[in-house]
Amino acid sequence: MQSDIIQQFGNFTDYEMKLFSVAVQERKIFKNEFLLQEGSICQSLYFISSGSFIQYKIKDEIDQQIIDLHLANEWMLNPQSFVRQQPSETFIQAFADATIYELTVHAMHDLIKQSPVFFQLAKLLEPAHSRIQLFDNQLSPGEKYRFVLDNRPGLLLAFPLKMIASYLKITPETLSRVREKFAK
Amino acid sequence: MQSDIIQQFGNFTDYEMKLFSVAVQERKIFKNEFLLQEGSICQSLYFISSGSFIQYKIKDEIDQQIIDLHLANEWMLNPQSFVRQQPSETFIQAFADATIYELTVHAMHDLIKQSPVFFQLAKLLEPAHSRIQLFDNQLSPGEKYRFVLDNRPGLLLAFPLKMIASYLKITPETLSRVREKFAK
DNA sequence: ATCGCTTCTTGATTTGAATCAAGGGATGAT
DNA sequence: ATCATCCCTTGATTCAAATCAAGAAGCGAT
Repeated sequence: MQSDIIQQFGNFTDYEMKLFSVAVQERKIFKNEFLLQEGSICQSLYFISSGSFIQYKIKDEIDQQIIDLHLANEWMLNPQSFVRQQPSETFIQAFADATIYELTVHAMHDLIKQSPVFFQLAKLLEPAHSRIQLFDNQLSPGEKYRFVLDNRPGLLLAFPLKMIASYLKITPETLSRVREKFAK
Repeated sequence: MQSDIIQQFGNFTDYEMKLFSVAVQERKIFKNEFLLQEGSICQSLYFISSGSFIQYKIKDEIDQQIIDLHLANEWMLNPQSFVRQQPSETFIQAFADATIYELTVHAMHDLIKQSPVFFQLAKLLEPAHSRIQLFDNQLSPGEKYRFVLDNRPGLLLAFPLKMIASYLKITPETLSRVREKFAK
């Protein structure tokens, strides 16, 4: 249920969970539909109940750079755009039909006003959140793949390898070779 | 004055600036003194009035990996540790004698309770803040140096090149050669 | 003044991933 | 059924930065 979504952030009273349930809104999203377009402002936090999403930038006319891959039971947003309320550099697009819960920035502020415990939601504002290691360390291709295996194995089932390669900022060829080594 | 420190975050009334002035605390810090140690929790936001700081991880017994370099008139914290209130992986250490203003997490929450405008301080919680491009793009050594020249030229005066190289995640030799090219 | 240490530069070599190239297998459209 | 396209793999080559190595210049401590 909706109230379970925030248990990860701390201990909430029944009343606080009720507040939360009222604040979020359920939405159905179809494959390829956009939740965020380059140039518009990320106004909401999204919890993915089912389905999957890709977040990417346009690199050149041909290629997209995958910034993040989003699976069911994860929160999703563009943290930079959301926090600064400034135009997004990324697109967020459904990669499969999805059901989401939306919490707008206004609803979030209201929650915080009603109970400071909701300040815990700020954890979501850290870009990439649990994926932070992928960025600040500079890992070898093998270490990047290890990271996915250990931390986000679901990606391998949900997305084509070339998207995962882009997400890891390596070429598909390199990912293929890394996987060959790991298979042994 | 202290009240100027937050003007960058939005428009504050005289009363709100007064609240802020009372919430922060001035401290003098000596060279090499630590404001944050690995394993302890980042409890405060720091505004550097004068002086400079390095933030780094221990890579191996010998070397440190510079995570961020902090100059006067900048805010400083370990965003991950601060937001999650979990043990830091980094040290923050004065590289020169410094004067800082400290805003504890508790004082910050109190401010937000008193006026939601202080929610703007959340901008500080984005790791690396304005430096974000250094991380999510993968830039060439030349582009990284260009970034420093354009965005943080003060670093070149305040820190030895080997620290800047570490910050940029390139070797000192590569930085030296890049600089040679730029000099022409 | 000397020694030791750090900083920075410059050159030679190595190395790991990108690029270039090709092909096989699966999938979808007509 | 055929063709086109996409996905993934595999091999050969290239290239940029790391590594290895050496030395000059500056600085602090004694």
